Amino acid sequence: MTTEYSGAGDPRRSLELLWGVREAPKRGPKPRLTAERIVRAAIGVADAEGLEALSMRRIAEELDVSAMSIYTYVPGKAELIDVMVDRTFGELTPPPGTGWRARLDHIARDNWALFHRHPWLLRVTLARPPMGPNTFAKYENELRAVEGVGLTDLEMDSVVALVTGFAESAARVSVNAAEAERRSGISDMQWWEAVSPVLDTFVNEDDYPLGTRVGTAAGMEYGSAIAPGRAFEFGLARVLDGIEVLISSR
Amino acid sequence: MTTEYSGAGDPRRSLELLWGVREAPKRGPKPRLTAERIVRAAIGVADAEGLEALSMRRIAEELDVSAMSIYTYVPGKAELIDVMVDRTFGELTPPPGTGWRARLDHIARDNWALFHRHPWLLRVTLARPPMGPNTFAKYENELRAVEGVGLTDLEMDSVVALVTGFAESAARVSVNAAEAERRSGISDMQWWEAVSPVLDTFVNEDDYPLGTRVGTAAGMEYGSAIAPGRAFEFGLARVLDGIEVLISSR
DNA sequence: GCAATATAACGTACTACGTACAGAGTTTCA
DNA sequence: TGAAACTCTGTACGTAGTACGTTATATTGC
Repeated sequence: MTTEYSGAGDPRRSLELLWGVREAPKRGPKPRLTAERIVRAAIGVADAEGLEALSMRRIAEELDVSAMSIYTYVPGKAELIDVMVDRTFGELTPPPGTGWRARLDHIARDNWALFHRHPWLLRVTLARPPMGPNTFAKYENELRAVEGVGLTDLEMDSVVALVTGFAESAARVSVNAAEAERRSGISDMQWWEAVSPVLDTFVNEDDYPLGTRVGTAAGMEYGSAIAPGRAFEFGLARVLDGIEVLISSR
Repeated sequence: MTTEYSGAGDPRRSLELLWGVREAPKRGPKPRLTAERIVRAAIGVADAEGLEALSMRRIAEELDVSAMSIYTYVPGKAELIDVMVDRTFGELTPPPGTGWRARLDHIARDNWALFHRHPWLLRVTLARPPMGPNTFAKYENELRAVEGVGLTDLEMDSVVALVTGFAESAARVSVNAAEAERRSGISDMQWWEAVSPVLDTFVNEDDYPLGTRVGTAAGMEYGSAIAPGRAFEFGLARVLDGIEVLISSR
């Protein structure tokens, strides 16, 4: 399952790392690394091999130093992951200026794409959000998308939480499916074909008539047990419709 | 982060476990345990101490046997977790008969409550769904909630995925907040009060006017950085409104 | 009653993890 | 030219899942 929790260490040290404000040391040997390089290497490993492959030793190997050297630049793994998260949030782009619906649509798609570029983001449990520049900018952009449409501050907050939460939820399904395939080496369909005959010896399909019918229909249509892209499109349309009902009532 | 992945072992062995069809052995020493007892003990540990405390040794200790004895009854940890998940799905209740909106509302609330009773469910990454009786029953009940309202089979599947996905997403925010509090020993507010002054030395609030204003407003109103219960209620209303738009259009 | 067999239970050991700690080497300042 | 500040590294500890081999126990067939 590979969940990582963000840290509860010294806030000042964490914030310095997030904002990149550490000045060069006055004495001692020339540093061979920077926090920035460590973060980049870590993101590279996590992107390519998943969060479960992201160990301090693995990062050190990537940078050709010993594992413990990393701790010169970073308080610990939890704080490093906080910075990794904030860095990737920097890839998000500001929404267009053409109306709230297009802006929320952009935010949802932008988040969806981000989670697919960095699937490990979905395995990180943010105990508290990383208080870095890109996390703040993300929230600011999201709120701007629904500014001036007649919602209260609290409603604006709730609306952007709904949209980003939906994007995360839909991306999770998609990423989980892709990872299951990568990890097991077999596709959804192949897996189902392997399990199905064995399952028949346990399950009476008549006990689950709707599930059998709908599950079969979905499998036929999508060529897979689930079609994450379609679920995203379908859900996003519903969520935006629901928000439209609220905004229209103002 | 404590993520656990469900297994890719022998399907027959996994399914026997899920459906509880293993017959008693004919010879050899009397078994001191059953798979059922192991699953119950494991759920108890995970409920009380979290998924990161759930080790084979911890379960064995609970049952007063050696760690390796567990493997007599269960192929491995991944398969055990599959069964744990299916067992908890058995706690879900069928929706009422009073209209699709009330039924979907029930499903969302029932899921929300389940995730709060068993927060570790949110840390389990189901590579593939556990093919157990309660997982099938869950899907069947969900589909029944939107049967006969004029949707296609594919739309029915999409609608229930949206609603359950939303409930999971909202519960995740709530559970993460509660766990952060438990883990760190300080509340959201206390944490914010500790971080805030340090943060001010890095961040210029004028750079994030909306975020500052809305974040402050939410904090004042809720007495916390986030109010998961309210976010759930707000989001659920929007999601159901969005589904209503679809159903009304038929 | 007794050997053969099946099964349960257990102890040991392997690899991998994050990271505390101590020490060695390197650069700058007084 | 020390002394101080700093980087880097090797070793070691505790915890994981579980492979493997061994021992203890119950039933079956003779």
